[in-house]
Amino acid sequence: MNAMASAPTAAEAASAEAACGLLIMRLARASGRRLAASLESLGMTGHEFAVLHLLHDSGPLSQQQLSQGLRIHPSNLVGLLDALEADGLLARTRDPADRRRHIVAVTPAGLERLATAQRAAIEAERELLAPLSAKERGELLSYLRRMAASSCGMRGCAPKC
Amino acid sequence: MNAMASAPTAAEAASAEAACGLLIMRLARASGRRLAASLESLGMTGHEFAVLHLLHDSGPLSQQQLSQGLRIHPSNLVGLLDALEADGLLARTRDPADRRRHIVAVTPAGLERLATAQRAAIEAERELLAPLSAKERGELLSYLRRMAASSCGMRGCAPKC
DNA sequence: TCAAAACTATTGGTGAGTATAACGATTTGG
DNA sequence: CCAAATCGTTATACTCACCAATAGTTTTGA
Repeated sequence: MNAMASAPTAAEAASAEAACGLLIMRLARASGRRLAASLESLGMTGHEFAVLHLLHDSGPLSQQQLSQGLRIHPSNLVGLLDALEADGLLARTRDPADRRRHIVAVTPAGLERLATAQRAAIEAERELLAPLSAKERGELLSYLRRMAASSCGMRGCAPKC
Repeated sequence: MNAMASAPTAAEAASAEAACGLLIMRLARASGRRLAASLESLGMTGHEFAVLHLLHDSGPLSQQQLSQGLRIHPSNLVGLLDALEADGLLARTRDPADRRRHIVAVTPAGLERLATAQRAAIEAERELLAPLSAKERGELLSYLRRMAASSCGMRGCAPKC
């Protein structure tokens, strides 16, 4: 089937190894669909959920910090925050220390919506993680966290990742 | 900080659990960037690589089979195959049994390019998997495969996934 | 002190990627 | 033989990520 001498072995190895990145990308799309479907009934997008999620974990942040924390381009963040602010889920206030900055903080109403959205997100994730045992889920989470910290973590990422 | 009685516990649980899907989606973007960068020098996109990869694994397929195997919309597959066919990397022939179908098969030139691209993909993936030991990589691959088979596998996916 | 440079958020425009709808060509079933 | 279903194709619209440019603010340096 193949006249080349070196191609077959490389191809076989690649079929086993190089599938990991493609698998992750496929799972991400499937996961994103499910999450979006779960959040749709709440009138919330995945990005909006991620914003509230990070703000709840890290406390009030500037838009720049949000931007690099979520890997969302600053220009896209503007409309995102506009929508959330219009719904009263978060508030933008000028930083008194540096009036160029906006301090973005979740409102009590935003916390309520976040809790509801997190229940929906867990439900969506339950199906994704269904084939794994509790122990395996823990290991998977550990692996993914280490990969994310190394590959696109908050520090030490030489290029723009 | 919080006047609600039920929200805090749900929020804490979600912070631990619901992070998995978001992590996968973030890693997918980082992985996609690296893969695209590695394939760019070959003049190949990630989708084109996935097409050759699947065709090499599964043998000749119809465009519909390719479409649901790769989760690429049929209308988007057309231009993708056009480009690959123009480069002589694959061939479309009418299925004699059903002349509506196109049978898509990789050419020898396509196999060569696939082997080259797979080496590039492995190189791109090396950084992604760097923080994991060999044993952990095997476990991760097993987990991802099972999740993909269950969540967006080739069979038994009730809705359109 | 004051002008120049740097930083923050915002706007508008462009391109890639994805989804929907409609259309010929072909097959299938009544 | 004709209506319905299927496969690939085309055209189109929509979302999202990125780049360049702008206004307001702060910092820097002569």
